[in-house]
Amino acid sequence: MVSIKDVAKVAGVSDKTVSRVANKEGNVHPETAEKVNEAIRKLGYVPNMTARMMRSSRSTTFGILTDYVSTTPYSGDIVRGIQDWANENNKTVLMANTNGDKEREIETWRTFQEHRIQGVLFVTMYHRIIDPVPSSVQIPTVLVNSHPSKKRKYHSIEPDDYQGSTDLAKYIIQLGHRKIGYIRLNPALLGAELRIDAFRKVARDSGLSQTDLTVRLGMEGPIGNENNRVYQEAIDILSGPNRPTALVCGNDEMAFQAYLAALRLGLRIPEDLTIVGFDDFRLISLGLKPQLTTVALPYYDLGLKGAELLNRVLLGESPDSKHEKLHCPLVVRGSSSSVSLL
Amino acid sequence: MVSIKDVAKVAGVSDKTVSRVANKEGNVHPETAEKVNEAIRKLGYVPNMTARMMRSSRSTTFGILTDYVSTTPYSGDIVRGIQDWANENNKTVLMANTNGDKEREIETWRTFQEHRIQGVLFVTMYHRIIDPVPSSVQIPTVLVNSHPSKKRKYHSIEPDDYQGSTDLAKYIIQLGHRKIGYIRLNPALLGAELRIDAFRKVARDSGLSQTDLTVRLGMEGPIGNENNRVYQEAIDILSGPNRPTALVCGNDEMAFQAYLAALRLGLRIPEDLTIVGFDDFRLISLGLKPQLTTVALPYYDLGLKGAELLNRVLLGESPDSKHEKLHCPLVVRGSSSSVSLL
DNA sequence: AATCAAAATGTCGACGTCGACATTTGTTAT
DNA sequence: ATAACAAATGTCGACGTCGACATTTTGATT
Repeated sequence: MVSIKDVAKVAGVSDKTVSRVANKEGNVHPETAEKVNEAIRKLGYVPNMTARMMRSSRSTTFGILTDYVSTTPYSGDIVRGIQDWANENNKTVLMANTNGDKEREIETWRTFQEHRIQGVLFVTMYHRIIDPVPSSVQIPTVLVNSHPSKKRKYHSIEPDDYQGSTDLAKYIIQLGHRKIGYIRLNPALLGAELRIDAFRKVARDSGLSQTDLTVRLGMEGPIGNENNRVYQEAIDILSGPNRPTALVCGNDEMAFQAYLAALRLGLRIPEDLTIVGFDDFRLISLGLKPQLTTVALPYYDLGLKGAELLNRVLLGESPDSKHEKLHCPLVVRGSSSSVSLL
Repeated sequence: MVSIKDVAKVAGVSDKTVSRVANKEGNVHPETAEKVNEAIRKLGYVPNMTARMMRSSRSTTFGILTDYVSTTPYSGDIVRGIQDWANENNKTVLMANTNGDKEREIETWRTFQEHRIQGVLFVTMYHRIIDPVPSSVQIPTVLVNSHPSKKRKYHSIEPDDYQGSTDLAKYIIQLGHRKIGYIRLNPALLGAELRIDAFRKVARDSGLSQTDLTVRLGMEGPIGNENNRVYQEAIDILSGPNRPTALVCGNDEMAFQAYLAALRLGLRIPEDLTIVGFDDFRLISLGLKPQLTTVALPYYDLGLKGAELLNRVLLGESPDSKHEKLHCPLVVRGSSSSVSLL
């Protein structure tokens, strides 16, 4: 492999001068620089990051640690966001995945240490509360899509489910709906509580009574192997005596089920029934006819801003908040409409 | 940062002895080893990969280069597969994403060179034919989920769409279906041709006539912004005079549309109509009621075997074939059944 | 032409590790 | 006790880069 010294020899200068050119340090005569560049081109020299890192004992690599499991298709966008930021800012990204295994998490931290990673982005695929493996070494870390359990040790960035659900609730009520069905998310998910709480609060504040809002549990049990009764619950709610005009679902997968139930019952969407979801899983939300009104999770931005946050932390610019929240935009599509005037 | 020398000092041995212990080289007296290990533990020493790589001028890092775009949710599983293999085999993974941008692809190759990557896994999110950026340097490379255009320069591994579609066709025909509708994939996708060709061949071989198989184009145009007329075509096929008993769709997204069309027309699945897809996008295939019969793309295995293939290449074990194909298993679920006997 | 500062270039060594090789210690056979 | 060999341990330097510092060249000023 061609090194700075080979280039120096060919260009007839010292290795340090080559280094200067390679790093655009300045203080090099234009003519010399040209000679050097030519030699670089001729030899196909590419600087050796490894050596650079050693010399300066600081790396420009971020580690990404995910607990990715195959059930969360779009959360991969978080990683994309990180990569795009990294690319823009001349950082490199080392990646590892734990499949949720603690053992592996520990190994990974070690690997990161071995590589003298600058900082770590700890990415969870579900919005949740976590406890990163404890006493492990101090590499600056930002939690993405989750927040730490108690000790405020870690910085974090997460979606603002509460805000998203609030906006959704306001939108639904503003459309005139007064009889609303709500199918809850698996309580194992952090979003579950945030979303229902926000919704209930808006309903209450808008003067809806207890009985106007019918809440059912759609899923429960361990994630990835949950007990799914959304379809049944939807059928039940929709064929009951006091059919709601809007059905709000904990997420898009559930809205999908509700949709099928509604179709089965011969209900027209949105004329007879407004259905909305959450997450904006486009495979579903854009696939349904009419397309689904939902709230988007800002996966990509979680990654992008997460990386940025980590960088600020590394630079010592203590960020405004240790725990940032990202806006979840309401996405209005065809599955919702104001209450018919019949 | 604590180095091998610090450990040596504390343990009262030479640095080389520490190195021997750290690398489990043997030829160290058990007692000495114990002393050293204790010092390592006490100081929290972690070997410096960077220095190691420099010394031995060989890395243990694989580069992953993806053209990920957010429209392909499950293809992230490829990356998972790679990571799992890497983890098992003490490799590290450096990741970059091009968003399909050639400019960025070039930059990334350079980054990989700078890091003296061992080999590269070039991962495409759609099954397609590609032309990795040409004259770029020779890092051993394996194409995953694609194959090279002409020059057989690269090794590759891809799903066997043809086999998958063949199995699917045989299954459908064996169920007794003789009037079949087929909604084609966007011709921009490599899978489109393989799938329809395989299906047609089986149909012909089984004695179906030209008119028994109605083929329509479901999508066309640039990927990510295609013109989608699946729903319309499905409605059209299904309300025509000679309604098929089975509707085969280019992929699950399209099957989803067809499903909705069938429901709209009041058809029962699978009693009145068998619908099948391709890809096994579980968000859809498991979400539908009844669940969708489809053919699974072995994304995870593409990654796993791809990494393994790259490793073999690096070890100089010339693999059996430069272009491997992975089996696509038929996944039978509730949306298909034998033709009713009416 | 002599003086001096600024610009250009060079020398050297250290970052942490481990291969090549050298030396010391321990063990066994005579 | 001594030779002969194996096991254990140590010394040294190089991998490629760049910071600290030293030296040389250039150009402007008197």
